[in-house]
Amino acid sequence: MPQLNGGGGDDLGANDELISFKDEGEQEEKISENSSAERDLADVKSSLVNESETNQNSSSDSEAERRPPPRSESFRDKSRESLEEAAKRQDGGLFKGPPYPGYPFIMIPDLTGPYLPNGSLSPTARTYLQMKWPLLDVQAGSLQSRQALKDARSPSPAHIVSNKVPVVQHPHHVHPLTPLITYSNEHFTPGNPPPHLPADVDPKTGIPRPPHPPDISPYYPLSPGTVGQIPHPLGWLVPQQGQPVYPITTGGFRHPYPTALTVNASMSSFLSSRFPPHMVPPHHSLHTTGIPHPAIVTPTVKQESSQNDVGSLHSSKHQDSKKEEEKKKPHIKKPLNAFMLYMKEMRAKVVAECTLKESAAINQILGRRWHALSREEQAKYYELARKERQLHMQLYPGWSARDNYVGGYGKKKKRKRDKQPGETNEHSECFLNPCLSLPPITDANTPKKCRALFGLDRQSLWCKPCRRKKKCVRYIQGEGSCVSPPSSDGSLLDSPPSSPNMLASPTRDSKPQTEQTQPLSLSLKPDSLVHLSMMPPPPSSIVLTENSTSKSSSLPASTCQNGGLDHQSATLQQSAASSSLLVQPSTSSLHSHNSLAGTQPQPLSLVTKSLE
DNA sequence: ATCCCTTTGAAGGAC
DNA sequence: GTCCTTCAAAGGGAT
Repeated sequence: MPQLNGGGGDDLGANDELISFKDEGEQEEKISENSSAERDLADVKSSLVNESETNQNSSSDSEAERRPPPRSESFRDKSRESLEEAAKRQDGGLFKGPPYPGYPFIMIPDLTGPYLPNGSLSPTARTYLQMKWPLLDVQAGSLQSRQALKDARSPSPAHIVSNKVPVVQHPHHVHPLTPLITYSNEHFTPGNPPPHLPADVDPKTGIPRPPHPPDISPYYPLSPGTVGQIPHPLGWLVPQQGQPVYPITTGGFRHPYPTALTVNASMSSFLSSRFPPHMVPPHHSLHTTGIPHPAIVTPTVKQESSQNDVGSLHSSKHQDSKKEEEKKKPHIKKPLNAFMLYMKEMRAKVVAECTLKESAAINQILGRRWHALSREEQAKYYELARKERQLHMQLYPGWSARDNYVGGYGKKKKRKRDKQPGETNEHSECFLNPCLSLPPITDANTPKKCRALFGLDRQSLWCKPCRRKKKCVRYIQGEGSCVSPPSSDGSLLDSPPSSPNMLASPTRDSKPQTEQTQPLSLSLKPDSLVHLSMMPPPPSSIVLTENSTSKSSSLPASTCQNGGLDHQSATLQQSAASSSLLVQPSTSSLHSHNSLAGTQPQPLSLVTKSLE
């Protein structure tokens, strides 16, 4: 939540974003250009500051630095390599292009509706509608337009506006955990059922889903009456903005959490059983849609009730039943964070645009996209996430994230925990992601400065200070500095400033990346670090081709419009991740791909070509 | 059937 | 305050 904290923490998220954007290769020149944008974002985030969170200030710097390193310690090289490579390839396809083809995160409220007269969805408007976030919601007083829009989108959305319990929204009791932004994905993703269909169909089950208006989230069901009881966290959507708490009238207003604001009986029982009465949110107007709370996983809910009855009949097993109840406590899931919300929305889109289906690969793409998002765009997700948390907190006052820890519910077993302290790939990890709050690139025992990392014969890869025989920024990255990958001219771009402010440069806000800049994306994520270590001074751009990697050859690189740049990153990252070359960056191993070939069957080859 | 992977962010606990 | 760990979603892949 630091991103949304007020005061000093107001720019926490920005700080985090700073790193992100820095990672994306923002150049310092852009900083000044985007200073205004920063202020805008600051304003936005200031507006996001919630009274309830004012006491939760924390340092954004620490937040950014505390970010745990990627858990990629376990080297299931095979699958991982293919995954990364595939992701990068796909990502390349997604990322490439004039600024970002298929990547229009334009958050313009398309109040007129993105649908073409024939009912089809405008390709460009599609993305807009995906962002039917509350922030972009129809302005107050335009209820009619909303209605019209909604009518155009949903075959039967009237029930929502009519303040009736949206039972029809889940005729098949589809779990409300349907994406928070289900509407966007389900309705606007290429390949979705035609709009004329009465309801979209679950791709898995084939069960028709009730239409979900794009600006409606199925999260946190509360009855309309409950809405009035609980200050809607998204009250800012309500026309009556400006109030500390925006009471949501039960009539006429179609807030973004329509179905969400319906607490069914089962949920009520859950809450009653889970929390003390005083903790259970008011649900006097629970409806009986049977729609469980989206944040509650209720695999055993029905069984619970039935078994509870049985247990009551068998007092001898009362304690056992109690234990069972304990075990069957409703699993209230954590509220989704901003990135999760973003993923939910964009996943289907990415999947549709790529042939990749593996979530891990998709998530990698989404992660990069997330970093590429403008600050305003990210702010929207932060905002929504904050609202989610707020609502979640109101719904489950006694809930704690700890409840979901292993043992709390038992649904998940303890994840494979990271390697033991001694067997970590810290070298690799640190090297691949020096901006993380990890120890210096190397162990304190074996500090690897540029000189040691790349050797004298690759001074072009050295950071500027090193070349100037100054203090190695890479070596001191553990102190907050990060090294910049080589710039297009073969020199290292100016090292990112240590000051977060210097990093607070929106990427594409004012200066969308071009094909020329994108290849040089200064992502400080592993791939780019690999660039740094492996790439010779690139001319203007580098296209990495893969010679004969079985995995890569099997992957449909053609599915990506960009088989080059991100592919390059992908293969490089793959190489880095799969091999221990970078783990122990001996100069010889980092010198050439020939050495790579020694450990790996010629995974890569660099081909430089001019974009012109 | 279960876990892993992969991403970022939030939260909690340990120190 | 910092660091570490877990969980949230997702679904193919591995075990």
